[in-house]
Amino acid sequence: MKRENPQLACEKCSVKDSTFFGNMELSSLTCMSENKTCTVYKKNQVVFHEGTRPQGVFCINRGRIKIYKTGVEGKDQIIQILKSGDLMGYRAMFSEEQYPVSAETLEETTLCFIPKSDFMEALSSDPKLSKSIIKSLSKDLSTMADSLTTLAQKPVRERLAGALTMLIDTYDLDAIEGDTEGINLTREDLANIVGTATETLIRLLHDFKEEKLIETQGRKIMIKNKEKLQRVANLA
Amino acid sequence: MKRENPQLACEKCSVKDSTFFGNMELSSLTCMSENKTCTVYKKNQVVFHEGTRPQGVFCINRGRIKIYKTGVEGKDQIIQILKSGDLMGYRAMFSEEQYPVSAETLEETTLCFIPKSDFMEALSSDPKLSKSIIKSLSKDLSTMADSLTTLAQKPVRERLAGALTMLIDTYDLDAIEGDTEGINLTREDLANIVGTATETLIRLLHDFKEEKLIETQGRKIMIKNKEKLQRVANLA
DNA sequence: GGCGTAAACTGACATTTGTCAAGTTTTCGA
DNA sequence: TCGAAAACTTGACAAATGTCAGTTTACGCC
Repeated sequence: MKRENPQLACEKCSVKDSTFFGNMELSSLTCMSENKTCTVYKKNQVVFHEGTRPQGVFCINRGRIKIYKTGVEGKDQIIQILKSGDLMGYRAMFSEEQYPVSAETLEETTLCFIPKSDFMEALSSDPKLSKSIIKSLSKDLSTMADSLTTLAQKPVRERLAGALTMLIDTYDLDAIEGDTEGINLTREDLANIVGTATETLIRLLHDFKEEKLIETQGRKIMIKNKEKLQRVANLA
Repeated sequence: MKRENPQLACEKCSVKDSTFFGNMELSSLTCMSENKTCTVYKKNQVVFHEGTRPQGVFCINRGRIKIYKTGVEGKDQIIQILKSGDLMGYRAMFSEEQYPVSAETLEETTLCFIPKSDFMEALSSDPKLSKSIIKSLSKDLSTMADSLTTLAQKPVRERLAGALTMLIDTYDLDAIEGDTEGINLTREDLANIVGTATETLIRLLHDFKEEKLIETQGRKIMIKNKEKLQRVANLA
């Protein structure tokens, strides 16, 4: 039974406060809501491909998405994992170029697609939205400078520890003892976040298990000692 | 004899067309020009330190600047090299956080400092400026996704070849036979761009010399075969 | 619940890159 | 122009990580 696409109103969105639109004027918000399209994507479905032209932006209502770039040998480098409340695809729209990355669902995901013209209209009518977006883009650049430095200078072990601590937030984990929720990512995806070979990644996960930093159930990774992970990661 | 700081008017700036301000209304431009400060920095002078608070933005009138982040072991990762016409420091200002990076002159450099309030005023009075900045930030994020993927996936040799082709533009080189202008960077800086050890970098430069891709005179690197360098770099 | 395929895992070995130490050359400031 | 310091260079060896091949486990579908 294929899941029906929902009709979600922005004003009533349960994750609205996590989005750029949280402080938007109600009239602008309902206006933008009227022309959007809500779609349920299955797990491992590509939302957009690197090299295609953006026609609008996507707001994530539910689920998680990997943003990745495919290198010359066909291997993927995961740049970011987005979750509910995040806006996706707006950068390529602003730079008036093709998507420099691809986007693929990591689990079943509901996306609201806002056509370019409606989004630009909202941007013009609400100067606070512009400001939020500039601020967010600037923070993203700061984060990426961090990522670049980490990749250039830290060994794989430290990078994996750092990635796991980051994923605590992405998966909304409490990291409290007994918490059975976990990070559900293939080892290949995790290796593509860290920037290493899958086998190397697996070996280090084994080490972390031996050291009681994590536990696994099937593919799921449970964080057992967040503080120590952060120390291993050499986070300031 | 210490060099005097010049008084440069934005309306008459020789690199104005390379800046964000090239299409700005003359009245806004002169207004902004009135409250700025022009300063000559010597080679190897730090303009701002990572962790400090921005009070405005810098526009590069002349010279080159390395933007770098210092890792946990004290080694620098050069994120970007900026040249005349580039604007510097605006991202931290927008994100309302401390500079996530440091900036240091690579040669004698003239900078125009525009106080935050004047810059924000200009931004408010010229919506095209906002748009240019959003566009530029978005392109920068695309470039950084590239850099991240390159660092994760390409071997050092390819990365060096890519860095050298990028520096052709930064140093305004023609790459025409007989051109005696060159890239004047320490081997340590070049290694910090590529993300490798200085010795590894030097060995590869030696290889490139043997292969007639480059020539050196003292520290200066002359590009001899740009097309082949691009092929070595596996650039699309 | 069973099956098949993909993903996860492991061991052995190869390759790439880094570290260390010492010597040579270039740069820069007085 | 000179001298000292910084930068460049080279060789030897170590460490980190990747590749390859085979085995085991997990997941998704019927």
